[in-house]
Amino acid sequence: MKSDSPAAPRQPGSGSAFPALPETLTAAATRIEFDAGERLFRIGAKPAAMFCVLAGEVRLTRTSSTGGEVILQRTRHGFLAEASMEASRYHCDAVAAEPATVWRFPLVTFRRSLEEDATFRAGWVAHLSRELRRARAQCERLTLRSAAARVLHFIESEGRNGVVTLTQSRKAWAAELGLSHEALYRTLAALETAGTISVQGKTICQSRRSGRPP
Amino acid sequence: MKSDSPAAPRQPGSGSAFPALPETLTAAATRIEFDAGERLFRIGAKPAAMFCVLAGEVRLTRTSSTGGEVILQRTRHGFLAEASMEASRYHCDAVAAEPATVWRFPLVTFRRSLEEDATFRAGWVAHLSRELRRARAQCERLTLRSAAARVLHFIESEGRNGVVTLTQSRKAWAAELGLSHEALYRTLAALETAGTISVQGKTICQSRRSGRPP
DNA sequence: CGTACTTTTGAATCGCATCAAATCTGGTGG
DNA sequence: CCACCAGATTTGATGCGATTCAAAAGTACG
Repeated sequence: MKSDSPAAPRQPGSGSAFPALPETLTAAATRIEFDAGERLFRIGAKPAAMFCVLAGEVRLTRTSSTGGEVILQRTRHGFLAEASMEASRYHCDAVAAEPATVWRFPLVTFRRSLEEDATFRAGWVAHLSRELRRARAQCERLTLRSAAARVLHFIESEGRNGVVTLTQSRKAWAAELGLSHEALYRTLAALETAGTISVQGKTICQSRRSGRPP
Repeated sequence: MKSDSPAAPRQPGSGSAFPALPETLTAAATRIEFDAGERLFRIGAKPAAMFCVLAGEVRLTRTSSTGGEVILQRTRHGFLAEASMEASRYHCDAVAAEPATVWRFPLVTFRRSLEEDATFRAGWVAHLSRELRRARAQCERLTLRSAAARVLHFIESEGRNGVVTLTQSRKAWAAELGLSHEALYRTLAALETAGTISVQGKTICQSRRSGRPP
């Protein structure tokens, strides 16, 4: 673990998935590099900071008494364990699944910013609402049986007007859709052949014809 | 649609999945009964209220230009479209999938309560955080391939110390796990035979032996 | 120019969905 | 209290679609 002190804390991708952060908060933030396997926090510990992943992957896990390990959240970009702000103890472990770059915000400062800065507060509520909307849509998508249905659901719920531009590799997209990457490639090929969608690089849009997949 | 005016607005299941609501808000609330198929709001309309489902099922859907309909959220108990508070227009339709009882809170009052009542504000943030945590755990669960793995994940993430008490029928639970009810029944039976879990009515707990399912 | 990763296609297998049907359950009304 | 009904629970048989294992071709990057 290697941490750079405050220095030049540019806002992490403003305008995108992150709420705008007030000066007070960014000034108190620390950028930390975690090696794969390193722990951000441990279950039972008292939350002292809020974390935001910039690169790599951090996982929240819980290990049962019988030894089974369960993944509660995988984060590659954005805040994690937002609920820890309300909790007196962590209810899970956080581990870097691969080398990760993370913003660390002292929880005291974070809480004070929320109380004192109405704009930030609104931004945080908006952030939570947006993430919740996305997660719920994702859940609905994952309950769809067929690969084709999931792809179309993704396009219609995450895209604009039937057009999506992927921000990730297809392999990663397959994982997000809960499919093997082979299944996704085959499904995309089949949908294109059927004329349901058209694929151009990372841009995918659904065509005029064809109502819904069986 | 049949709406009772303010009258005796008990708090919807306080202590459970709902945040505590201030007097000002409950006083302005309306209880509404929707028939199956009735619409709570329409895409493009300006949000004027926040809704909370008490009974029945309300769905948020979006219909694409090519006619495909996509479910973004199904709600049987709790708030829906929390992000509509931030939006100037609805981005989806809300329809009662079956006869539903709903609380309606004027958005103006809701916003003012959030601004003026610090306790309610904290409660709302906590509510959003909790729901987000649950939704994300649900997503992770649904990406698990095998039925057994999903059941165990549910027990370990939603249960207390390896024990869960279901609040719904198994058929409904199966739907939540993204399984057919037959698959769930068979999986439960298999897990019990294997000695991995023990089932007693609506209470399920995992036993000592057996590490993880293959 | 080599290495690591993604993309793509093939073939075999298996788990879950699906269709069917019987039993059990709680709740209703006579 | 019992007959009765709607829904949940359970078990069986079958087929499909996605996973899995394999391997080749394409691509990015140092």
